[in-house]
Formats: sequence, structure tokens, C-alpha cells
Amino acid sequence: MSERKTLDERNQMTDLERLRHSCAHVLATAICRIWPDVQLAAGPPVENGFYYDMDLKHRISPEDFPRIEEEMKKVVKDNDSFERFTVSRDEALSLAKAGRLGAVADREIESIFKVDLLHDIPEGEEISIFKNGDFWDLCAGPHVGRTGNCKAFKVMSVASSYYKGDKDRQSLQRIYGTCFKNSTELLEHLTRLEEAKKRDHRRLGKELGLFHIDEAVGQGLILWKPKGALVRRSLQDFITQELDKQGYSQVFTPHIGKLDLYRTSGHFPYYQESQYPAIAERDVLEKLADEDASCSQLLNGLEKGEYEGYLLKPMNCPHHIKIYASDHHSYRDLPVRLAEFGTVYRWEQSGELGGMTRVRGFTQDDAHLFCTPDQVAAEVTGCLDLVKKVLGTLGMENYRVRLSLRDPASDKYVGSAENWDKAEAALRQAVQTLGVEYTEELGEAAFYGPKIDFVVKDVIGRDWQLGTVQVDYNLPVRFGLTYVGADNQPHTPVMIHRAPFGSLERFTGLLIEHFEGKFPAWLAPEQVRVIPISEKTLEAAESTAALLADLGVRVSVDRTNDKIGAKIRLARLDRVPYMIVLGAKEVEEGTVSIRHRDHEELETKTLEEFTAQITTEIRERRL
RNA sequence: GCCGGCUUAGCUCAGUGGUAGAGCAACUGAUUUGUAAUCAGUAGGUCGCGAGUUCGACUCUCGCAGCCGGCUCCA
Repeated sequence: MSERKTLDERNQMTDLERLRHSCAHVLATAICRIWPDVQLAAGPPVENGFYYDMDLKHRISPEDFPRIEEEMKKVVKDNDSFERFTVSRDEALSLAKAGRLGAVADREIESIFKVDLLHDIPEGEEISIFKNGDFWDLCAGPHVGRTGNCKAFKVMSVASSYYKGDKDRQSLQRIYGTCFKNSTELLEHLTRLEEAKKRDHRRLGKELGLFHIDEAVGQGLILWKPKGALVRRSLQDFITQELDKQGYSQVFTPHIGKLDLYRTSGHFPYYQESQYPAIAERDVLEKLADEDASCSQLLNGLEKGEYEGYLLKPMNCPHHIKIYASDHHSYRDLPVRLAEFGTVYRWEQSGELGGMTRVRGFTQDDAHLFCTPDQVAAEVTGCLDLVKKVLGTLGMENYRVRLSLRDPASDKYVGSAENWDKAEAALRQAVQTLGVEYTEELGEAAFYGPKIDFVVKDVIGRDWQLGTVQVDYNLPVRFGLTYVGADNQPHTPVMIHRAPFGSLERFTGLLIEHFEGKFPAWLAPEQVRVIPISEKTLEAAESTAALLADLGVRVSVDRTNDKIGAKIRLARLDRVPYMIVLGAKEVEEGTVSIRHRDHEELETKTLEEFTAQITTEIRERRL
């Protein structure tokens, strides 16, 4: 796919994007001066900065950054104007072949990427070249006036990319940089990045003892430590309560299923690459071993269905479908809503894994709704409401909504075009009732149906899909599901897949970052810490804690001999919402001194007042 | 999976070919403390794993694993 933007999109470039794109040219100029043999590819502005892709023999490392920045400063100081020239296709081509594009002088070599990019420019479209000083580049623009405008810049990182984003093409070096109107804004941006790092869930997860990933267990497999497990339990309890209110039935299903099940669903063998390998049955293995058979024979036999085996489930739908199919259904019974915290396993590429947000084993707060075609819109709307409620309760309002449609050019989808059209229309109708902005994105659909996704950003600005609602006309057909309609005839139900959190792992990871580890009391692994001033009031602290624990409050006592300041510090580092300080004064007066994590001022209350306050706060899931 | 970087004590990190260091945490003792760090001491490491070069390797080379940043992917 071409990365070229239409002229219209380019004209809509914001001032900042224009500045950053120009800064990409400043970077390119500097690179050309340092390494004249560079082959430049493309250098667009992106969110928070810009990059330039290039092929270069020298492996750029962060040690090169100061040198690159020094050269860039010179380019800025030159203060050359960005000048636009339109040229004919032939002129552009001969310049590129002379190595003059993406360069500061004629070269022995041709500018290979520029030659290639020229072929992507449609006939009839104007071809323009931008020059700043000696640096000429094939570029549609637009640019700022002069290189001197790019004063506040920084080279951020170097990474790799593929030419035109195609993994079968050449691997390039990509230099990321950023640029702002002035140094104050640049500094603010850099400070923000530093601050953001502090809320990284990988760091906080370790610091707060929430989860652990162990090499010996496996990449991308999350071990929820006791404190993390308490957060997860609180989330699950919350969801369960909502499901009970909304007429869902909870079920439990095993982590594996027969290959045949996934042959029917279409997951096997077509999505084998993203699954853990199949588990062959023992007698199959023994028989093949006796025959000295090869691995490829085994794989072949499993694929063709000659041998039976099991799969770690990549999704929960087939199991839920079989629960639905185990009973007869009348249209009067629909919708049937089956929910499960279902753990699934996917063989994600190793380079993709990280923290809790991209893992190989995860638990979806999954549910499958089986309904009549007439009920689809109302059910989807109900699902969207649930997602909104869930995100709202957690104060996560900073999401975007994506209507993920099929890519008409791709053949990876199952089901008829007619059903796809229906499903896409139903979702579009439902998403419009949400009352929030949404974008339609082609090619983002699941292979069995379109979906509505809720997407949030992590601390370093990456997008993550959380909640999802998907309409599916295909699996019910593949599994031959039916219900009896008012006409006393069998009909095929429509299936809706939905998960408000998406997965508990990813959601918790982003939740840690959202709250910077400062979970609201109802989610906090430790809700109250009782801190005696000295051992003299330890006994009173123990009995206070026992009373709170009896009410279901998650409470601990600080039994160390540290001074009060040190104990407070530790409780705050642990992000405990409430600290109760007990000294001789409080014991005498029958009160407790309360300090909240987020407030500087102290409160003095009776223990009864405090217990009433905190139990209400937890019950109502206050933020 | 691809490109690059990184991996030293529980954590954060120093240490450039000659027997391994700091701060915090832990543990022990003293202290009995009034809202973000009391003092002293003790213990803790096959320097990710495996080969190689060398009289000698945490340090150099190669391979592997894991992590980090991108890319690609994400049913």
C-alpha cells in the first residue's frame, strides 16, 4: 500500500505538522552531509514528531545523535528557504537517476527509492521538488518558510522499518525526531515523556507487586501476584454484577477443545500461525512413532483431519456455541446471553509481546449473544451501553471508537457479502446511538464479522483495542445453529461477540497507567493501612484493622519500628488510599486520624464514621 | 518473525583484560518516634546462558535466550 497522502490531506496539514515535515528535511540534509551515500525513502510528520526512513551502510546508534543534531543545527543556522519547483516526470526521473534527489549533490548512484516513488505518482498529478540550500528532495510539501523555523528539535530514536511498510521489502533505518514551535514547548514535551514513563504499567506492576512475567513460565504469560489478583477480582466482581443486572448467564468452559471444533469454526487450520501448536492425541503419536513417521506427516494428518487432537482455545465462541446448541430454542427464549471470563491462548510474534498489553495467554470478559435478526440493533446498543458504563465507572473517558469494517479487496473473510453488508449496517446504526465520535476503518474487521472497538492510548502513545462488540452472521451458519420462529420454522440466529474490557490483562495494564497505580479504593489491593505511632499503640492498631477486615475492607497494619514519617512515606509509595494514624491521643479520644493518599490535610473522625465512609465508597465504586 | 539497543545483588544502576561496587530493599540490634526516609551493623552475585580467544574474561569474539524501541502482525 502506498504511504502517499492525497493532495487534499496534505493541504490539511496543521502548522505543527508542516514544521515537523520541514524538520524531517533538515534531518535529511544533515544525514546527507554526514553520509553522502545515504538512500532516503520517505519522511513524513507523525503524531508527536516526524521520521525519515533511509538505507545506510553505517548503523546509526544513539551515540550518533549528538553529531546528527550538531549538523542539523548548522542546517537551521543556514536558514535557507524551502523552495518549491514543479518539474515534468522526465525531469524528475533524470534527477533521481543522477542521484540528485534526497541528496545535497549529484552522486555516482541513483536515488533508488525516489525513482521508485516517482512511479507511484499518478499520471497527471503535479510533481514537485523542494530545495533547501543544496538539499533537493522529491516532495509534495507543504513546508514552512525557512530551515531557521525548525529551531526546537530533537533526535529521539532510531529503529527499523520496511520500505513501504511491507515486510517482504527492504529493511530500512528509521530515525525519529520531534520538533516544536519553540524550546519551551519542546521541553514541556520531553518532560511529559519522562512523567509518562513513571506510569508505565511494567514499571508500576513491578514496584507495586501486581504481576510478574517469568522466563521459565513463558513469554507473554502473566503471573498475577496477590495484589494484582485483588485488582482483577474487583474488576470481575464489578462486571459480574452488571451482567446479572442485564440478563446474562455465566458459564464455564475448558481451556482446550478438539481440533474438529475449530475446523468447523474455521480457526483451524487457517489461523495455525497464531495458535499454539495442536496437541495430538497420545495413540496417534504412538502409532506414528511406531511407523517412524515424520513431523510433517503428523502436521499434515492433523491439518487434513486424518488424526484428531486438541487446541488451546484461541477464542471462546465455539464452546459457547456448543452450549447454545445443546438446547432447543424458541424465538421467545432469545436473546440467549452466555458470558464467561474465558482464557484464550494466541501465538503472538515474539517481537510483539510486552508487559500486560500484548500477551500470549489472556482472559476475555467474553460473552456471546444469540438473537433474532430483529434484535441485533437493540442488543448491540445494549452492549455499547455496557462498555460505556464500564469505562465511565473507571473514569476512562479518553477513548476513541472505531467502526472496523472489512477490506473489500481482501479474501480473508468468511461469509457472504450480503451478510457482511447487513452486519456492517447494523453496527453503523448502533454506533451512531452512542453519542460519541467514531471513525470507520477498512480492513480492521475480524475474519468472521465487523466490529466496534474502543481504543485507548498507553503512556507512550500507542493505541490499544480494549472493549469490542462484533456482529457475526457466519459462525451460526457454520455450526448450523437454529431457533424456532413464530412461523414454527427453524431460523438461523445472529451472534454478537462482545467484551467490555477486551482482556483483563490488557485492561489492567492500561488501568495501572490510567491511575498511575493510584487505584480508587474499590480497586486498590490494599484499601487502608493502619499506622501506629509507636509500639505503644500497636495493639489498638491491630484491633482497628481487625474491625475493618471484618467489614470486608482490605487492610493491613504497619508493624515496623520506623518513625511515623517513614511509615507514611511507605504507605504513599504503595499507593494505599487511606492511612489511619493511631497514637496515644487518638486512643484516648476514641478517634482515628485519617490521611488520604491524594490530600495533604488530615481528618479526625470516629472509627464508626470512617467505616461508614469507606464501606460506602467501596460499595458505590467511587472514583 | 525482522532491524537496532540492552541484560552486573530483590530493585535502580556504577564498573573497558588482572580476584565484583553503591544507594534503596532485606536481616540483626539500638531507638518508641505525631504525618514522605532514625542510627549502627550483617548478609546477599556462576556479572542472562553456552562456546571461543587469552597466562588470565563481567570486560574481547561467536551462538542462544530474555527484555526494550520500532517495523510487520494482532482471527
